[in-house]
Amino acid sequence: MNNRVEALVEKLRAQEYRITPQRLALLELLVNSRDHPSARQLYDRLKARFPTMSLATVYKTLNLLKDMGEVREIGLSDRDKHYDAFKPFSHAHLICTQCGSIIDVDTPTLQNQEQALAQRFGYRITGHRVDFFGICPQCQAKM
Amino acid sequence: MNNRVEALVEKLRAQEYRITPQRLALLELLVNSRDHPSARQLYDRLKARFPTMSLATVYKTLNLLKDMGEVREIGLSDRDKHYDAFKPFSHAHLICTQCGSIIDVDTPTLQNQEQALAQRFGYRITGHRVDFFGICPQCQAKM
DNA sequence: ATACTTATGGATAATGATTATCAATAGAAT
DNA sequence: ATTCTATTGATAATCATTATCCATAAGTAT
Repeated sequence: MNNRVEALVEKLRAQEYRITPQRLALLELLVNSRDHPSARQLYDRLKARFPTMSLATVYKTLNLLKDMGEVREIGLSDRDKHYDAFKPFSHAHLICTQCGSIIDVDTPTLQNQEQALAQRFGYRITGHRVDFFGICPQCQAKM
Repeated sequence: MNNRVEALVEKLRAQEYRITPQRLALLELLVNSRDHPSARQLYDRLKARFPTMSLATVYKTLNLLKDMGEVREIGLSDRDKHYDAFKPFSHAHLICTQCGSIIDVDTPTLQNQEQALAQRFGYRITGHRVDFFGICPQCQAKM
């Protein structure tokens, strides 16, 4: 069905990870979520189909994908972490500090910046993140 | 002594906040720390001068300064939060994902980006953050 | 299919950072 | 010095995330 899901399944298989129904469901949910859900949100949505599912399972697979570089954590305002399954991670986020909603936005790439930093500080750069903070129109209206 | 510390004290006074020895010490420490310490690190450094100081006090003042927009949280790799007392917050961070060290770096301003986003999405933009992730030379050497 | 090996799931306890609570104390202003 | 009340310090509570451990199921070979 979904190309990205298949690619993830392949990658997992290639590394001897097993494809369980729970994992597959999480992959599909992640890939099809445009709102950057948190672990708990994913868990809540999954419980409908897998009533016995454990929150720990969500975390385990999420961390697995994170280590494989297929998912990115977004540290929004506070509290819990949210996840972004898009690839490549070239887009920035516009985050409402009131309600926590997240919009994907395009920004000019900072690729050349990365190269400059690698050169100057000797770092091996693995990525970057750009977040804009503000108040969305809906929350502005409530004030 | 320090201009920035005085300015913070003034600002606190203007808002009817009290200047206690603990607060003053924390302000000075914050302003003079170039390594973006965490709440616990600040607490540890303060304990020498204030053996009875509580970790809660550090958090309370830190949150106060954050709400006043004088301190910024940096969500680095994982675990705890670190704090940046520089102003204005125009600089980006170069974060080592192995050891957690943070370097301040200059990047071209994204001011025009902010305007474009405000226009396009109706957000009232309050700020942005740019973080580069990588592995520092020291940690590379250990691998 | 069957058997075998071992990663994974589920339940739950543990961890650790941050926040809330509250009585005692100490700024600040008169 | 007195009064008012924000702040401190100690500690309990909260909450997200991680660790533990055993039963089970995925994958593979027979």
